[in-house]
Amino acid sequence: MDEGESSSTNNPSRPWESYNTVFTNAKAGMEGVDKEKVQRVVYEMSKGSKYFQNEERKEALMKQKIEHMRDRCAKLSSSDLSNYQKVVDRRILELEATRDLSRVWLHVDMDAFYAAVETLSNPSLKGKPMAVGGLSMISTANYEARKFGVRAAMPGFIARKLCPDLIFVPVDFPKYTHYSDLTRNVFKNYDPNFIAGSLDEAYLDITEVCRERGLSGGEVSIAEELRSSVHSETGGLTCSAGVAANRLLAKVCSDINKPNGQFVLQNDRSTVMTFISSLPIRKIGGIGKVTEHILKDALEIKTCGDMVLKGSLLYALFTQSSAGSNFFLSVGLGLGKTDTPEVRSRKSISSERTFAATGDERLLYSKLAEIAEMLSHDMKKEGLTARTLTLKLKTASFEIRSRAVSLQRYTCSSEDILKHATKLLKAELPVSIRLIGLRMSQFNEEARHSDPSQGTITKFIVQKGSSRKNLDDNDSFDLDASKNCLGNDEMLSLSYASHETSYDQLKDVVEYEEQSVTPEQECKKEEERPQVLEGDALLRKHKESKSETSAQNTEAVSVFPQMEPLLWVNGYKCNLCGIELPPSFVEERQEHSDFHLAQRLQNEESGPSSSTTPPSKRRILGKEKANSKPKKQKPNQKDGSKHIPIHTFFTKSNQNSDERRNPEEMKMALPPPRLNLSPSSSLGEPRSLPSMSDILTSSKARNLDLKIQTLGPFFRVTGKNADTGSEVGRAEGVVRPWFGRGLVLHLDTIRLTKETMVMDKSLLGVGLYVGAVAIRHGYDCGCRTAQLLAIYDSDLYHSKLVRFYRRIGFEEVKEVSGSSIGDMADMLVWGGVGTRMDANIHHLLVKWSKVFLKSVS
DNA sequence: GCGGATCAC
DNA sequence: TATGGTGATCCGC
Repeated sequence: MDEGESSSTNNPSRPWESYNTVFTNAKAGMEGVDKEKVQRVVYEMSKGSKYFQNEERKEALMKQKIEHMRDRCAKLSSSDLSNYQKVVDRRILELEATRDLSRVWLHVDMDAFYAAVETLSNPSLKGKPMAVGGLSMISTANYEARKFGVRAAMPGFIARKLCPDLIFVPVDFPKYTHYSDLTRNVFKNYDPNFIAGSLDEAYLDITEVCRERGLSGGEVSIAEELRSSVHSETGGLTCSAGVAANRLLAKVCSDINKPNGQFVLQNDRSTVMTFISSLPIRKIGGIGKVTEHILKDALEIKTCGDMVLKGSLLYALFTQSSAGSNFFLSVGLGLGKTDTPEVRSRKSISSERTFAATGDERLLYSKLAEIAEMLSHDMKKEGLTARTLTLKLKTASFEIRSRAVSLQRYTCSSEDILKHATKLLKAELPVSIRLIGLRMSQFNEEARHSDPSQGTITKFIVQKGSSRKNLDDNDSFDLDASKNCLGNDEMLSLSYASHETSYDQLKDVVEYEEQSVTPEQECKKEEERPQVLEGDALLRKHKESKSETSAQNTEAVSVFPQMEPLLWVNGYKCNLCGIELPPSFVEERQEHSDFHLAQRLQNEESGPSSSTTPPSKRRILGKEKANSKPKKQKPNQKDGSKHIPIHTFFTKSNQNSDERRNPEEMKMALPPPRLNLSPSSSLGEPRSLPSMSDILTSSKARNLDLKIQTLGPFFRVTGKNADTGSEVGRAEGVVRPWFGRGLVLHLDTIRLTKETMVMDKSLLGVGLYVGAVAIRHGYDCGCRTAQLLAIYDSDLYHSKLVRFYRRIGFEEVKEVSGSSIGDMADMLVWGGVGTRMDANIHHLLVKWSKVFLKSVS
């Protein structure tokens, strides 16, 4: 068939050749296209863009996958393979026994459907290159446009470059649905139970029709008749058809003589086997770009026949489940589904939108609200209620993230959806985002009505219920989060109580709030775990639950909290004024929080929420709440804790509470507060040094979740993979005076997990980030020098370690070998031998500034 | 149950 | 200047 795309021949003078897009694989209408030109244009228009960079990232991941597969492949012994071959042989027999050549399936696929419909309703478009879609994305292109290389899923601005005369027509789904219905009316005549794949394609079991028409060869005329009927019923739309013994083959066949053509594959085993064995794997539905590459580049499987020939490899390397070796093997044998179409009900419903990337939280919340509204609307229309909510985000760098919660109750209300979605989103901020999506799954099957067009009693009830609820919303029943943080939230508390992961994520984000709790935060916290309500909070709840029934709720609903709570962004930066205060500056933070509170109170003397408690009281309340969870022993002020290993300090969740601190150590280690502490991110200090926020923000972009915890002079930096949550690196140390040099940052060896060590590149990355947080912390504490000991275990590892630290800016000071008296002191301090390395903290930050500042801008 | 990936249209 | 929306499934935790 078609030649394989030049598989990653990296020719530096022709860089576009390695940018593999989906736009050049052979599709109908692409014959005679100057593929190299297309490739070059696409590359030129794309290179350097965020999208492009993401494609490169994905490409690298794929390569890695392929390498991994190759490695595993190379490790297989011949006896392994011959064992697997026995399994495969048996499996082939089993599969062969299921072969069913008694059915006749027809797959029909409309030609350039949207474009054809548009041409039908506007004949002046006939013969001209045209695409349905916009400058950002094309849904379908007609065949005139395809001659230029314009294709579905290609961004419009690239298409226009390829074909300057291209006419763009906006999508019009109602119109396509109308024409789709016309085609389906035809399909019904041949198979009343046909399976509609999408608006423009369907599978028909035409076995009975064939039988009625008698004899063989009937398929050809049936397909012709059907296509001609579609043509006349729709007023001129053409389609292509494939006929074969099963759906998988029929689908492949319909593509063979596209457009306006058909292909019939005889229903006998040898014809099928001949056909399938030379078929490129990519033609099979379910085998996409990635699978194709893995099979081709790692296992040299190019055709479906190869899947059988290399069956033992596939069985050794893939899981035996449906998507794995079993699937491949059955494909290789030309098997496919022949059964009667089971009516599959949907399993999820979703809504998502792309917009200009932004990090503006208000904007993001308002987008979120719109999407929640759309989703809720769709659910009500379909009569669905569900209990799992998934938030989908696409970052400005095109990374896709999803976060889910399962609720205790089924819902379809936009308020419920938004409330939980807001929490999920909040936990991700700050981040720059270009797409937000919401999906609901885990439907309430009992409430689901079987036929949407019918309208059953359950549907009626659900819709009634939901619409009545909408009315209620405007009166009193369902309070919006912005109006009343307490809301009606039993479900919420249960939900988060039973899903610790979600709760933990939330908790992490507000980790350092607990020292300085504003009324809004109390409110927020109550929302997270209302079960710990006590004292004032309980009173407030009582009061507000009463007012729920009053008519105070007449304003338009809004998702925004009326006042921004005081948050330490990244645990470090005040979200109100941008000043950075390390978590260890407990009193300063309290003061700072009080300052904002006072300011706020001044600004709104007449405000309704003046039920604020005095600062001292708030502080106590905050602590009680904080402590009530781990249920640990209370203050016990100075318990003479002389020698507690550093690790034990970090196992508690509230290291920052005053009670746990050793006041003496604090005094010793902490410098006097520098209140001009790096307003670097706002004004003041020249923008030469990366602030803590710069570092943390930059690390987020690299999918790294960094945290710093402090306990008096001790600190710990942890780096987690933001996706998996697994720890990839950490650094611990202490800020201490050092023989006449003032304060130094004493860094224990930075530790990286094995997982991280595997990839040398990211080793530097993760190590750098973890180190940078520690260094910046030292800077904030007034240290001028950072010092560490590259521990000596083995030659190889030690030299690697020294090289690593040198690369990030440390210099060797001396070898601590235990051979001198001076070494003894060091050995006592560090507990081992190795290479002492120092760095000037300011120099380090200057040196690193490019790394951390560029990704922010 | 959750999150990332892959796939199809 | 600029690369979609909806739904499904699978794998590995």
